Amino acid sequence: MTIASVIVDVPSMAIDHVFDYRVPERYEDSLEEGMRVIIPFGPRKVMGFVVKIKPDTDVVQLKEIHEVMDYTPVLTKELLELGTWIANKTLSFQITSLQVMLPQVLKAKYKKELWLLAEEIELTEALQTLFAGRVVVSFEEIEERNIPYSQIQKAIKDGNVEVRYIVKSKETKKKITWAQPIDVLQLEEALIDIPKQAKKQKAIVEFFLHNPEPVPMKKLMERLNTTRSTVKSLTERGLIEVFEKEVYRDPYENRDFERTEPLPLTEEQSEAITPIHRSIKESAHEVFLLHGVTGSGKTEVYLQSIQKALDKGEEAIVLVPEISLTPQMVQRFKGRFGSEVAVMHSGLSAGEKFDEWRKILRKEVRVVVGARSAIFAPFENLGIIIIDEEHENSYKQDDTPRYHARDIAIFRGEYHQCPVILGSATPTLETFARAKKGVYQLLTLSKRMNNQSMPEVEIVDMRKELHQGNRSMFSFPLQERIRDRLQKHEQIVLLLNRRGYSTFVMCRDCGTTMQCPHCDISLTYHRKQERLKCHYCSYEIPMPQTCPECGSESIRYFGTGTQKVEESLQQTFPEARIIRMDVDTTRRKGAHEKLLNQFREGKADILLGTQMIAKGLDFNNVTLVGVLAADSMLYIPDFRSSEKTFQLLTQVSGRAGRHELPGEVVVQTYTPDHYSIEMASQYQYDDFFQYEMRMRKRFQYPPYYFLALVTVSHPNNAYVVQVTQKIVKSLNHMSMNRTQILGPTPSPITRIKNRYRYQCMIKYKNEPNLYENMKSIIQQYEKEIQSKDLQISIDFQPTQMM
DNA sequence: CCCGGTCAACGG
DNA sequence: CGTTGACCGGGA
Repeated sequence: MTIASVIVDVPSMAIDHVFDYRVPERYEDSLEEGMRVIIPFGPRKVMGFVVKIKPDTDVVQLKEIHEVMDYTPVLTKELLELGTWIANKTLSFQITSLQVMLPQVLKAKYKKELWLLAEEIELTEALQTLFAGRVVVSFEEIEERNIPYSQIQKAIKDGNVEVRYIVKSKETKKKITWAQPIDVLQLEEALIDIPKQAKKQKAIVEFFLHNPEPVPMKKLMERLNTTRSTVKSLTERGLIEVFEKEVYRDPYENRDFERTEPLPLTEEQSEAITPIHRSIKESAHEVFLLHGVTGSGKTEVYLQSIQKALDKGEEAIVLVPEISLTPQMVQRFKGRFGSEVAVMHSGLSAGEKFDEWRKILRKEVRVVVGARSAIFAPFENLGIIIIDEEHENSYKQDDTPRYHARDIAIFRGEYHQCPVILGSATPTLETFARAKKGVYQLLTLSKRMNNQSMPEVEIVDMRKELHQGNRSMFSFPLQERIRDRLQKHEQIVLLLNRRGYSTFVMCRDCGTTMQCPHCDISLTYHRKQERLKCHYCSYEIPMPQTCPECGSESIRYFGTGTQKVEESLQQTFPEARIIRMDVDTTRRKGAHEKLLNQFREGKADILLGTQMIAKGLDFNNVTLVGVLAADSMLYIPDFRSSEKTFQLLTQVSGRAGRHELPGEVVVQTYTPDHYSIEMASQYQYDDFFQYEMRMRKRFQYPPYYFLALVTVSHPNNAYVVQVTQKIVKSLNHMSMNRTQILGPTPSPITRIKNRYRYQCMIKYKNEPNLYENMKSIIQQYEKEIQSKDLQISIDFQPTQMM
């Protein structure tokens, strides 16, 4: 007998283990581990992943697999193993960990249908009108019509109707229609048979006489200016046949990537690449930290390392923060490796993602460049994994499973015995500390290409500006430089750090601010639509004309959104052409790239934007970078705020003067003496590292301690407090050595979507039992989680304190 | 006695 | 998570 162990698509603690099923004979030869199956589960049918195939089982009451969904496994053995690992490390369900590795379209869809078995007359009146001559109706319709369930129950009992459960996968394949002649010899004869007036038909026949090869319908119709119906009449005559052929949805269709050749390496680059090449050659797993200042040529090191792996017949994964933001990156990889490259990022449609993923599965590509989830590319012969901009927040998934791509990379690197490269100009303290300890091997690129110096940074004290009577957002030194660049026709990048600075609406008479009724947060004013929106839930209302509290008309918006900055910038520099980049102007697909191209082509003088413009952009003509509010990030309640500030300032400074023209940076701040701002302006990464490490040590933060953040949420505040307190108590009872339990405290945002949030923080050094302990604590609340809408989330090594 | 609603148990 | 069946109280 063949038995399959299945992880079932039911996210619940009680179901979070394998269930054994008998494999029907018809599947015995074809079923493999890693395939999706449809299985009976209780009274219904659900999807599941086969994680093990074995000859026997202890389970007595076995059911049979209903259907196998795949012809080839969608998960490799390695990824199945990885799934268990993720589930354990992040305390999430196995099913969730497996799902996260696959493109969204492979997620199962469930449908319930009611089928008529007997004559309609046997049914109650309500059911008769429901079926109305049909044999099957969906339960959605039944619910809409509010038909009492008791009636259906009765009909089921009487054997008049039956419930059927449908499991479907959403994946679709794009197909295009082709046409081809059935027999070329026939065509000659047909030319005579076809009536004279059917000119178009004749044209098609003649076309195929000259080109007997299959041709896409669309092309044929365009070329001969005919329609589908003309072709149809020819197929009816038996002269031509049409057929469907699958094509990949290619997001980079119609785009040429200029082929590039390996560039000669600088001395530093060769030094850095040698140990990487050795690691590839010897198939030895090792983690490298490539610490290279902005513009030092990290990408070329990646490219040539990948080439090495490809030469060995192996594959490569490259993670970039959010690739749609850096078309230049795609360009470089496609340029070097051409059609060997698959690209995966959030800008793609679900179908496009699925197609790129299938190229990997079918081994049609050997390099994948993508955002976080590309780390799960189903390669089986990995030769190198690269994580560019290692310090980026987006590598940590912020809902379950809360994994960090870096950890996954290292797991896979060990599995495949291949190197993992972490690249950054501003590595996280965690990573740099490991490199210093020798856990990772440190490779340094300290010089920019062609030996250019880093741009000069001037710090402007905005308090002084205020004293001098400058109440605008632009300091005098910045204004002066902007004017200078405008005159010289050089370009300017202005960064507005919107975090904590978004526009909120307040009544000037009574001081009321407009808050979201469901979340503990101010509503943000959106100019274009004249509406107020909540950034955490979808709540939105039109901008009120009068204060809802006191009725006053002096209700205004405050704060500094990009829109407002743009206006005042335009006022100050009426002649400047400005491109604004923020969530509003880049929402549309491809809008991001379009705006950047416009800027590159010199169609604007100033690029104004949020964080999204800080990364990886490289413009020849930019000689001035302005940071409008460098310290806005310093005040968010997060122990990493200094590190974040340092990283952002360093990254954005690197945008100026990357080519022949020297660059300059102006940083506006109210806290010019803050070490992260001072040190970033001097490019003193090492000093910053030392200083910040001392702070972390003193306050017992990472990398000296590990963190785990437990967040409890529920609509009832008192209940949340009570549960969090109890959790803290149980944690304390576990008497873990050198471990501190902090809290309960309200979360930084105390309410989201009508749920109150409390948290507690665990700081620990060495706590092998922590995962087990946490699991048993959650288990105690399982009932409440299921029936009372309680949520408990645990984030190990959180990157944000929310 | 029937109906509708709530709730805990269960899933191979 | 979705389903079921047991249990309960209200109304005829």
